[in-house]
Amino acid sequence: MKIYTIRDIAQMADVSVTTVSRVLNDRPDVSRATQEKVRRVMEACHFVGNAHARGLKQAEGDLVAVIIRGRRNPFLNELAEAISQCAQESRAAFVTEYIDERDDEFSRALTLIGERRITGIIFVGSRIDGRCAKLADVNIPMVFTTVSTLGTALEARASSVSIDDERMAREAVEALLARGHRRVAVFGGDPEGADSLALRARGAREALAAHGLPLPAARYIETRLTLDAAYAAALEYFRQGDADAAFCMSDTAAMGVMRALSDLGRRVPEDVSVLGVDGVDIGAFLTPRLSTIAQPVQELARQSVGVLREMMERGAPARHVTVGAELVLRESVRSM
Amino acid sequence: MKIYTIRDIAQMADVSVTTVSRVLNDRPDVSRATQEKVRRVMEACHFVGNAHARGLKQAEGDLVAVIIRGRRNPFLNELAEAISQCAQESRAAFVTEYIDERDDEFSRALTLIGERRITGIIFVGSRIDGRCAKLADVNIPMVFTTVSTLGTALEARASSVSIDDERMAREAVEALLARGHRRVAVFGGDPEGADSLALRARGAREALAAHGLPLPAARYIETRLTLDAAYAAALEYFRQGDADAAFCMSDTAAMGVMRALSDLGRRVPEDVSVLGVDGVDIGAFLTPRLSTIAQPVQELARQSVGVLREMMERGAPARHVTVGAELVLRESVRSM
DNA sequence: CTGAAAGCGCTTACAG
DNA sequence: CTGAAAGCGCTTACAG
Repeated sequence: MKIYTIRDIAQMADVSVTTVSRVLNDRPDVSRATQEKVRRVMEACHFVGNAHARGLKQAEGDLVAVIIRGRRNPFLNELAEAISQCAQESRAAFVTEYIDERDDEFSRALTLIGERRITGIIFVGSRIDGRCAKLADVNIPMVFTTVSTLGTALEARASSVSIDDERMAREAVEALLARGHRRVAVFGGDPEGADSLALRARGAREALAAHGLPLPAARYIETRLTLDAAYAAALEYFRQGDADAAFCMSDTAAMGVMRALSDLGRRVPEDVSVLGVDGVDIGAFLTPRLSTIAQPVQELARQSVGVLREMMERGAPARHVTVGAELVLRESVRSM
Repeated sequence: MKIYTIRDIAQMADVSVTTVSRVLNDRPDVSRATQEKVRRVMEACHFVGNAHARGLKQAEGDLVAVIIRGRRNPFLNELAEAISQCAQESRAAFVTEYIDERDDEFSRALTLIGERRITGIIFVGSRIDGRCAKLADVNIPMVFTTVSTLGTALEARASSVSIDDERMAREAVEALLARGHRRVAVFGGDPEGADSLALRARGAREALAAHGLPLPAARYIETRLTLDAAYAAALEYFRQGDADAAFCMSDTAAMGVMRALSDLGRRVPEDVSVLGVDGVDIGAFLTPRLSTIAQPVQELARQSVGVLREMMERGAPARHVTVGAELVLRESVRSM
C-alpha cells in the first residue's frame, strides 16, 4: 500500500507540485483541463495530503481544539456531538480532546497550542478556578461552554456560553415549593466554588430564603456528580435525614439518588420528589420519568461555535451569552 | 504569547538545534550539564515541540488511531476510556476519533493513514461488512474490538478481541428458560448480518431450539439499539404481541424496552423479565436493576492494545482473542 | 559529546 | 494559467 505524496501525483499527472497543491486546495487559478487531469490521478491513487506537512506550513489554516472534561458524562457527550456537527459547516478544522476530570484542561490547552498551533479553543464542561492563571498569556480566541466566565479573571479575554445557572436553580426550587415541598435536600458540588455548581447552589438557597425557609447545612450534600458518589451520598443522607424533595445538580447524580431511595424503600415521587439538571435523553426513559432543567444542547453548541468564529475571523472581543434553559417537570416530581 | 521553536531554544541555550532535539527526545548522548542547561531554557519558555514538524520527519514514531463508531454509546465510551488508559503505558501515541454510526469508519481509516501516517488502528464497535473491501491493501496492523473478524475476509490480516457473542446469548436465553420463561422476545439487529448482533441472534435461537421452542418471526424484533428506536419497537410489539421475557442486545435498548413496558402498564419483572447486553454502569442503578451480559471492559481494552503492540513491534500475525463475559442476573429477571 | 546539513511533504510568494 | 524555489520546525545520518 503505497502512500503517495504530492510529488508522485505531480509526476504522474505531468504537472508541477504547485499545481497539484492548487487543485488539492480548490484554488480557482487552475484551468479546467489541468484540474480534471490532476483530480483523476489523485482519485486513482486514493491520494490524501499529509496533514503534518500541511500543518507545518499553513499559516492561516485555522484549527480549533474542543477540550471536553469528562468522557463519561452523557450530557457533555451530547454537547460534543452537537459541536462536531456545527463544526462541519465551519471552514476551520476541529479536533476533539477528551481529558479526565482529574486532569488539567488548561495545561492540555497550552500543550495543544505549542504542539499543533491551534488557533481557537472551546472548553466544554470546564471549571474556572485558580488554575486558569496558566491561560494568562494565551492570546488565541477561547470560549467556555456551560460555564460563564463573567466575573472571573478570564472575563475580558474568554467568551462564554451558558445557561443562567443561578436563575434556573431558583426556578427549579420554586417549582418544588409551589408544589408544597418544604424540606428540599440539595445534592451538588462545592458551594463556594466559582463554577456553575456554586451558582446553582446559590439559586437554590435564594428560592428557599424567599419563602422564609432555611437550607440547613446537613441538607446541602456535597458530592461528585457521578452515579456512584451521588448514590453513596444519598444512601447516607436518607438513612437519617429526611426531605420532601431532592434537587440534584446533574441528571446522572439524580439517577444515583433515585436508586438510593429505592434501596431504602422510599418511593419516587410519592415519598420524595427528585429533580435533576441537564436534560440528558435517558432521563425521559426512566421510571419514573426524571424531571430536569434541560440545557439547550443544540443552541449551546451553535452559539459556542458562532462566538468563536466571530473572535477568530473578525477579532471580535469576548462575549458572554446566556441561553435559555427549560424546566421540564415529569413524573419524578409530585404535588404534595 | 510567543511560540518558541527548537531554534529559539538552541540560540538561548547557546547550543545547536541538534542538541536541543536530543534533549527533547531524551536521548542519552548529551552531557548532563548541557542537558540541564537546555532543559532549563525549555521550561522557562514553556517550550512544546511542534507536533506537525515531528510527524513530518519521524519515521518510526508510532501513531495509533482508535476509531469509535458512536459517540453516544455509553458502553463504547467506557471502552474508549479504558483503551486510553492502556495507551498511556504504550510508547506509541494514540489519537481517538469518533465517527457517526452512519459514517464509514473504513473510509475514515484510509484518510487517517494518508493524512497522519498512522501505523496502527483499533476499530471499536465496528461492523464487518462489504465496506471492508476498502481495507484490501491496508498493510498496517489492525485490531477490531468487540467484534470477531474470524470467518470474514479480514480474518488473516486483522486481529480481533471480543466476547463469544453466540455463546453468551445462548447462555442468557438458557438462564431465562431455566427460570420458567417460555416466550422470549428478542430485540436486536439484522440477524443475517456478519456482526456480533447476528451472532447473538443465532445464540438466542439455539437456546430456544434446544428446548424445542421456536422463535416466531414476530418475536424477533429488528431495531436500532438506541433508546428511541427500542422504545418505539417495544411499544409496537407489546401492544399486540406478548412475551414472558425480552432479551435486548444492548443495555441501552433494554432501557427503551423497559420504559415502553412501563407505558403499557406492564411491570418489570413481574409481567415481563428484561435482559440486556454490555453491562454499562447505569444498569445497576435502574429500578429494577438491569440484568445483563457484562462485557469485560478492562480486559477488552488491555488485550486490544496488547495484540496491536505485538503486531506493530514484532510483526506478529493476526490473532483472534475471545474474552470471557459474565451473565449478571439482577432484579429485572424473575423466576416464574 | 556536539554540530552542520539534508530532507520530510506540503504551501506560498514571486516570476513568467 | 503554470512552475521553480524557499521555507515551515523538526529529526537523523554523518562527521568531528
